[in-house]
Amino acid sequence: MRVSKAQAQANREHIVETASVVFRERGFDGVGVADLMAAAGFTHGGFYKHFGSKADLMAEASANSLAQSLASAEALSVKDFIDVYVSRDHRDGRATGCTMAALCGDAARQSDDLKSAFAEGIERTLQTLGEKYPTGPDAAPGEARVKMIDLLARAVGAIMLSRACPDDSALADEILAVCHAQMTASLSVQS
Amino acid sequence: MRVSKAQAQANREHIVETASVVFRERGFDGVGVADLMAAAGFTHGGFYKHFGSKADLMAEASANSLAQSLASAEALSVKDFIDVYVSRDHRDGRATGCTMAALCGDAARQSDDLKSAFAEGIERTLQTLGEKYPTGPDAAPGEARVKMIDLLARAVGAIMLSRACPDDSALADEILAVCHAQMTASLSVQS
DNA sequence: TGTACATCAGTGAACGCGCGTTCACTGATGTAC
DNA sequence: TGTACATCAGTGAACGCGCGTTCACTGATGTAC
Repeated sequence: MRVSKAQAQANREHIVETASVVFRERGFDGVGVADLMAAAGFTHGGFYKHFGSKADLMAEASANSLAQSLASAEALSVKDFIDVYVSRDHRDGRATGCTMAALCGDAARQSDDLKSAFAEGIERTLQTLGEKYPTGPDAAPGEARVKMIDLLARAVGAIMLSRACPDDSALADEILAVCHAQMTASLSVQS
Repeated sequence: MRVSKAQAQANREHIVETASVVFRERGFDGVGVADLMAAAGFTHGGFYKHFGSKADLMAEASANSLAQSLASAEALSVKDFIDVYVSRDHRDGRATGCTMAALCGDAARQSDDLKSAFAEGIERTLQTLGEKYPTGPDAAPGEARVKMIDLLARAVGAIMLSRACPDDSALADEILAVCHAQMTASLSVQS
């Protein structure tokens, strides 16, 4: 049952897309190659026609979803980014949310290949949002980047701590509400 | 080869202790029951004389290491906490570092039992360090807690993002340095 | 205090199962003439 | 354009392996008399 080159390429992209969602939902170790292929609508045997190993797909799926999140962040102001990111919807929507928040704990234990994908995702996020960071007129050069690094760490930390609490826990919501307020407030304080 | 009650209890504690280190190093899914028991100096068969399941040990080991980190934080000022926490030593010493930073990504996908251990660890950390947070003389009640929640999210986020970057990456060090400076600076700004 | 027996922490073989990966096979697609 | 053949994406059985868990067994500890 050979398939056209265009179809094969589309299928490959569909597998990467599916993997980027399922990995975020269940973690790299929480999904098998067979699960992944079934979720994409295929049988597991064809996997190695597209990828050298599961680890290769992990890196590619991460790069894919990091790039995707970045694309959606491009349309946002820093304030809007905070609203979207530090929210209950984002916390509860791991599968379609930020890859950093969903997988950076796992990434820390993976190959440098995978970590490079994360570093690039982080760097691009810093650049994209850093350009829009509202610094004062007499801000030092690099001020926006510094503020943006701090902001990203706060955002990722807030989501991850909130997700580590039991569902419907008051603490989980408190963390989000407090961090959202503090981050928003820090935006209007120019240094 | 029965062993005295006191010895059995000591052995159990040793297994929990070992597990809390190895889980932080390799993640919950990265270590098997047999590995764990071998690391503690036993064979795997005896595991179920002490624990109902691997998941039970995961929760107990997490609670144990969270309590331990808390104990060492009790001696620190908030400024010292930032120095110790947001550091390269901490980033590179996952096995003996903060359990939140090492495992909160994994915890998000586990049972509410495990998450409860994390929520309690977070709550106690907030209380212990919150009491020492240097707010101004006319600070609103609850101000210290709010600041401490934000500070903890920043600290955890900074370590986790830094760990997700390749070893010896400039970005990994930049994230730590920037967040350390920003957090320290925010300590001296009273609201 | 000494003896006889029950308990149970720890051992190591074994269990079924799911994992990542390989492979012979199929048949539509792509290519050479 | 039509025919013959090579290619290769996708299938599904099979591989060895390590996982969490169970179990019969051992022998020192704990207990009853």
